[in-house]
Amino acid sequence: MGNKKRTTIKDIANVLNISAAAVSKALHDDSRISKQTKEDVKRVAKELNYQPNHLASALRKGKSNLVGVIVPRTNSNFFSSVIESMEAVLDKAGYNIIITQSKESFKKECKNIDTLLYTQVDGIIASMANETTDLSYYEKIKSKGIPLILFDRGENDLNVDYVGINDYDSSHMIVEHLVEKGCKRIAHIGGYRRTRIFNNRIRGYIDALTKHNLPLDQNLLTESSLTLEDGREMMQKFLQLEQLPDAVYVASDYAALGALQVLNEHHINVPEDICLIGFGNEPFTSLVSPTISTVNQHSAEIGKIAAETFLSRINDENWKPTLNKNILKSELIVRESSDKKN
Amino acid sequence: MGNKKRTTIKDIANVLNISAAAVSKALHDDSRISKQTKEDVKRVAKELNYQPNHLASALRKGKSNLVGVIVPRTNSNFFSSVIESMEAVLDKAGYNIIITQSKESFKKECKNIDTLLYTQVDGIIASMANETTDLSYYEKIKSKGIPLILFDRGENDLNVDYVGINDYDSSHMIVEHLVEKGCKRIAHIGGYRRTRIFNNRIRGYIDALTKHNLPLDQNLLTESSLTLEDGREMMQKFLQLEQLPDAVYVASDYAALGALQVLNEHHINVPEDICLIGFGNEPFTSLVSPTISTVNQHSAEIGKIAAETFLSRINDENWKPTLNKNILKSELIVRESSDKKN
DNA sequence: TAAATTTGCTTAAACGATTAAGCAAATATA
DNA sequence: TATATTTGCTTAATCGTTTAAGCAAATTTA
Repeated sequence: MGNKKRTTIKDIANVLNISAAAVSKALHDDSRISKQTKEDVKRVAKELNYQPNHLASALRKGKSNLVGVIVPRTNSNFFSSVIESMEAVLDKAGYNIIITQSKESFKKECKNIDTLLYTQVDGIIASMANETTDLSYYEKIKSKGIPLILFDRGENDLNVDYVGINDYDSSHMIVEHLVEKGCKRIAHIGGYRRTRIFNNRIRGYIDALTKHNLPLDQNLLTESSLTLEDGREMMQKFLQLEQLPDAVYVASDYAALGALQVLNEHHINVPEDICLIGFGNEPFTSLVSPTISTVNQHSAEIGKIAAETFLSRINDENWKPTLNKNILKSELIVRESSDKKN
Repeated sequence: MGNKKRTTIKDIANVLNISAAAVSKALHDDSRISKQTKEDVKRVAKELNYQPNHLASALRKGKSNLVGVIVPRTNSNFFSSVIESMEAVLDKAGYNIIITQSKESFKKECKNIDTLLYTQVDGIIASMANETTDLSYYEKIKSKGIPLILFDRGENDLNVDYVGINDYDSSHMIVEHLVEKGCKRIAHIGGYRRTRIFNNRIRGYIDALTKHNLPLDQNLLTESSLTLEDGREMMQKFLQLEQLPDAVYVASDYAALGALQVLNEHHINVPEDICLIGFGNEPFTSLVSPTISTVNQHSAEIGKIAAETFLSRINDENWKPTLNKNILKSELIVRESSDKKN
């Protein structure tokens, strides 16, 4: 009991008096191995509790069948749901995934990339940290020649596959909805413009205002990391303005929740006095009071497409990295926080 | 550009006209290599952008410097926080971690174990799925001779290291608090008894009732998977009883949230009519209205100790698996949902 | 019946790093 | 000055698997 040594193909070969090569081929159902030998090998393998050594085969084949995943954090429903659907697709294709989180830190993201490359993953699927502006580590992935797929938080300059939603259109959809509800002073708590998706949301917000003949008030447009705390802070700023906004569109549900807390604390009626809309459809948006209107991103679909893109790249002999965007439609979910009766 | 072939120690050796062995030793600062050679090797390594091949060294050394982690899910604050602090400890010791999630499914958990063993991890730190009763896959880890550390959801029968909180005492603490608030009919929405922590919470609940001379009403004690939906269902059951409870202690924050939704929908005042207490200190407990009282588990501490236990096991030459419990104190966090003024 | 093909294996060389063993030159010790 | 030790490398084996090349026996084809 507790056999210190692992069983190898050599052990199986010795039992059956054949070569290790024959065992390897038998286990892979090579056509040049007899039915009898295959049966024998598989039986003995089971008897000896043989487990293939992944390191050895990966080294020899130059392929680890591992896919690295980098997300800002896993304790967000969006990311964990994306990962779950990626896993389902990749599992069927014989790939296993390694999850790492950057915690929105550039330094940690770099470390994660190093770890994944060091582990010899066959490809990386990533969503960039808020902090990241220096793309050299991502270039490092590209230069290794393995597929890199970005989702949600991507970057045009990298010229790789990207899966996400149309953030510009989503902002239009939101502003349109608020205008319909009779809002005229719509504020936006946005992310940093250096991150593409947040820049697009801001552009969409501004263009939609113009389209509806609403003036752009710079006091009503802020940039931050969009944490819950940021949401609180920005909302407090708005409440100190002479002219209050009648709607606040927040580019993240977390920050929207912070904003809602502040509104509740000031006994400002939502949506009657101020309408509120978040982004991301995190579960808590339907749990708080009032429930928060938000934008659903079809996370499962994003994960599925990202994984499928990886598979098509890895299976394409003469694939070269190139900018290829896969933009999905988002969906406005109207809940109490913006469902004002006019 | 896009050098297809990776740089190996052989390439470095060729440039400097020395042997590959010398390069390997130089990179590891072997004392038998001259200062000059070490400098040359490191310079050329940098010039050629050399990245060590982990598969090769892991194969040769029989050590991958990878630790596998299995959690029921990552999108829970408890688990993601445990993982974060484990990562910090292991990183310092030169280990990288591979995160996998079982999604509470026994089948997925088994697959995860296989994946991790196949990847040749040096050890596994795990929290068991709700469904798991068959321990054969965990025995498989043990039989490989690599350290297995369980946390939160563990199992006595496995005879391995375990890190968690004192669930029995936590239940006592909760019941005591509710009794102080004047509650006399305390219900418990519990997990399945087959899972040790939930069994302990139930035992603690029952014993605490006895201690305070309160009768045990079987109608007020339920077992489930403790999802949000389960919480709703169990609460609805309680509301159909002739005699309503005046307090509900839920063994998970998620189920507590479900219970709270039902109470809110029925316009039952919390805490005035019914007090509510959850378990786990998930962030949303402080975000909903009313805020939910709960038990904090010191997740960072649990992760730290689990990681340190792994390190001490891996560094102990003649270590043998043995039952070794590390039980931390939990902390009651009183919020609005149980803060009744009597 | 002879030549060509197929079947079922074996041999040996990889994959890239590590490491035990060994050897000559340089240095230290007696 | 002769011997012992240290320094700085090299050689070659190894980790476990895969795979190109090859070879004899069995089978098919002409």
